[in-house]
Amino acid sequence: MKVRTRFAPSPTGFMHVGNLRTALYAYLFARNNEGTFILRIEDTDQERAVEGAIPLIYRTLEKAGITIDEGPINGGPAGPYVQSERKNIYKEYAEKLIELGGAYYCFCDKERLESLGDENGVHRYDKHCLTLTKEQIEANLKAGLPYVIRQNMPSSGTTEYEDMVFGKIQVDAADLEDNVLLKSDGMPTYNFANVIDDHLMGITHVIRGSEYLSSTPKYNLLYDCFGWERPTYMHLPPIMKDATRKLSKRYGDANFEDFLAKGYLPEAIVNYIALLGWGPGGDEEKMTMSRMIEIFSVKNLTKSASIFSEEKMRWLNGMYIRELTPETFLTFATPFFEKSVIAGKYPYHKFAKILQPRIEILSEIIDKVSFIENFGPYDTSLYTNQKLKTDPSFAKIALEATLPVLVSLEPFNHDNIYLSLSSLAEQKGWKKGQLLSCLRLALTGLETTPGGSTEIADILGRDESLRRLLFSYNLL
RNA sequence: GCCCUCAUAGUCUAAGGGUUAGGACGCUGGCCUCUCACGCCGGUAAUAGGGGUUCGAAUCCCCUUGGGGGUACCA
Repeated sequence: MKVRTRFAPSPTGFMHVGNLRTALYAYLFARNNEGTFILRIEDTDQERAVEGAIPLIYRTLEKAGITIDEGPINGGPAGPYVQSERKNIYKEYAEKLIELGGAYYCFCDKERLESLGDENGVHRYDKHCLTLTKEQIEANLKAGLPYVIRQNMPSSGTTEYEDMVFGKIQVDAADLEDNVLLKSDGMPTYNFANVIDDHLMGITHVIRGSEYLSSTPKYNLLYDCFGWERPTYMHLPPIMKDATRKLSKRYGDANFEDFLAKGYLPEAIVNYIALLGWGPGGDEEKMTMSRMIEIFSVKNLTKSASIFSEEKMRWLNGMYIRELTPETFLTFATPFFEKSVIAGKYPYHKFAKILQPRIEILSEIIDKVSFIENFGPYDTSLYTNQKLKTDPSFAKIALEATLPVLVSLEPFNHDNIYLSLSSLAEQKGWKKGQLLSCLRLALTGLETTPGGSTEIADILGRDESLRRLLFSYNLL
């Protein structure tokens, strides 16, 4: 049978990386098995639905490199793919389930339900309306009383299933409650809609968060009652913010779009989250999407929760940045140059060259570049360096020798600057580092800078370099 | 409370009863080097605790502890 998996988010707010990972694994599993990946929107709770969420989900998955075979925007044979548009389907199946004895009408009001709470504040429905006669039900319906449809759980016995990651899950039927399947507004609950839709959409493998692990037996009872084949389940452990807190929408930083804005590359984010809960076996860590599809395997899924570490994702992102071609890096970096002090002032490609090996996320560019404009009076004792054996008086001599070289250098470009100053140092019997570190200080007032001092001279250009050199010379 | 479930370094993970418990991030020492990075080479650090089973346990069983989830007309 052809594999069909689905990602079924509710359209509330943003996609955090936990949701994305669920989607990713469902996608990888489908592709690994040459199957179909479906997007279904679970918007049965109208109060939580957020405008514009569906396009956002599409956009996010597209950027993540996950392609949707069937879904609300691109359609497909099992549509509609938005649950609110399937309302009549659920009602039809709910009524059918009543005929089959798997569900019943319930007319209990809020007060009665609340009176059912026990000493722990735990409510448990007492099957009160199960005893209603056909006539009473007819009369209530005719009178227009609000009602829900509840699942009729067996009162004894056990039910079990085999989860692909957690193994055998067994629960006593007595622990199962008669959950609401169809709400009084006519919308189904998740408990019902997911079963109906997964069956109708031909989902073979249900891949979702482990919060459903213990309620899955209820869903299986529904499949059984309808006489449908149960799907295979793959429950995923949660991604945590720390040891005790799950990643939540409130943790805004774990939001995919926010990471993109901070200068993470989508490939790196996806690569990193794939690694949370899945160890590909060997030492492989940096993987393309097609590589992940190739080697994805359920047996390598982890059962324990994992803590999201931006630190490691940052490192991975740095790896991706360093592997970019200089042209691509420049393209990605330009929006950040535009927002920095160098906007429109210095050649971006020269900064790109020195920054590519020095940043892990693109947004670092803004700070990393600011030194170039912060030149001003500084403490000349910085010229004293024991290791290099330099001091202010050496610096004065070095700058004096450097000035005429730069004045007459033609053309004024990096390689020329480097070569001429290297040979100047050699002539004078200085170490290259002695001269060039004095140059760094003279040009920037800083002991450390991204890039070499000759690269900085090149970026500043002849006029500005000479101006700063003279300024520094006069300080000495 | 009851039910389900998880447990290897600070973090992500590997080890289908027998390894000096492996790799990665982080931290750290060194090399390279005009600084800072990159890169390369090294170091640090773990089987939650207690009982079993076994010649032998991170691995199998039980208990304890700790964490997560469920117990909604949320998903």
